[in-house]
Amino acid sequence: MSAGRPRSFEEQEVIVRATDLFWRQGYEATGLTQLLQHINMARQSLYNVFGEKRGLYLKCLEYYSQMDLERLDQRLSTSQSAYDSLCDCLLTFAAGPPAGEPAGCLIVHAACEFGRSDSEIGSMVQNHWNAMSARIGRSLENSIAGGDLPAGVNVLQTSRALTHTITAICVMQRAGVPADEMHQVANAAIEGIAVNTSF
Amino acid sequence: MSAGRPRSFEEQEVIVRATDLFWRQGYEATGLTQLLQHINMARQSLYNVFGEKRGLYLKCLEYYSQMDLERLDQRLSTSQSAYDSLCDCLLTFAAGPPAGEPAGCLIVHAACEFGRSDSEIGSMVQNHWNAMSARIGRSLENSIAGGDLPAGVNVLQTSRALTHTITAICVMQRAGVPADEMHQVANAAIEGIAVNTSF
DNA sequence: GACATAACAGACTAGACGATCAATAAAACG
DNA sequence: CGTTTTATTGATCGTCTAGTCTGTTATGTC
Repeated sequence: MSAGRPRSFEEQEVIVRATDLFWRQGYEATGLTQLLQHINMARQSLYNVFGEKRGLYLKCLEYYSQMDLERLDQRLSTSQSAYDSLCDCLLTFAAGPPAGEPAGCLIVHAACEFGRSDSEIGSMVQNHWNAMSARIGRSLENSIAGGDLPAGVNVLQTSRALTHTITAICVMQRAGVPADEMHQVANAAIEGIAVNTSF
Repeated sequence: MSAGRPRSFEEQEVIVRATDLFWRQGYEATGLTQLLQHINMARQSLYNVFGEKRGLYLKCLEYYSQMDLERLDQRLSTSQSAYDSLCDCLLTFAAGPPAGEPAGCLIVHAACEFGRSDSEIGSMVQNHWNAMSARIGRSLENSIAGGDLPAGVNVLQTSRALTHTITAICVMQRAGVPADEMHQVANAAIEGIAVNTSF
């Protein structure tokens, strides 16, 4: 059925590499020329596949969100105890990104760059945060079930608060705030979890 | 001693107006042409006074930081009780920016855009956050002195955590997250304050 | 081998970018 | 008035931008 010259790239690979660059520099600061040589792709091919620069960016946001949530899931299940995993997860965020990975968060950067002006990106950003909160909320519920947290914990409120904490940690890491300060914040968050009880 | 044609603008006024634009759009996304007509200034005049685009931006960061800290001071002294003021302050942040003011925070946006790549901006950003934490820490100490918080509260840790909370609120507001979610987070932060006690 | 299909490669467009230059205008001072 | 000093104006610089167009290359199918 199909024919034609075969592609010299793999779409997923391109998205991964482009994500890395957008992650480091943001959308506006990333020029097309630099982007093309970083993903090792011909100019026209990009337009064939993604339509425009923004099209690729949207794919990157999607990929990043998925990857970030997967990693959150991993970090929330490092220990047998849901509560221990949650605490470890916060401390791991505070410790900073793994070697070779950019500081900061692509989603946060997108939120700042586009704000309310791009509703599509805006809803992707909010969906990501909601998904984070949902996962953390599930972890809180498991912690209650495991007996590590009191049953009265306001799961919704606390999960949102922890999502905020993680978000802020990403912002501050981006600017180079030292890890020990992040560590303090993570500790404060952990100590604050049990108090948010609803009556 | 001096002579020459008088300026047709006031430097402070220019900084205020430029800050507004950088606040809304960020540094990269703000073109020189748009900037000039927004601050109603001749191209060459900008270069005479500020040297380059970045020079004006630095002045704007400085101005914004000062203005933002002044407002924080105000919000931390709305009530006779330091503790009540602090709680009100958090809830006010959660309620969103006053009408006509951009959502989000110029400092946060700068942190995302420049990250660790511009050390001058990086230290301005960190100085701002440190100043915020210091003010909140003072408020916590006053709350302890006023008997609204137990003496064991870890002031340093908690003040940093609250600075993070405010920062995250700014980020999420920028993307249009509804105010009631922010309200939840502010409540979680308030309820979490008293627990962060050091022994 | 001829044809259809799809992708690559590179030249190219029009416009925007930050920044500069030379000329003009408006004030103070002698 | 003439000189000095500073500010404004508008043209212009070279470069970069996102995006397009054209011609070539590489495949599968007939």
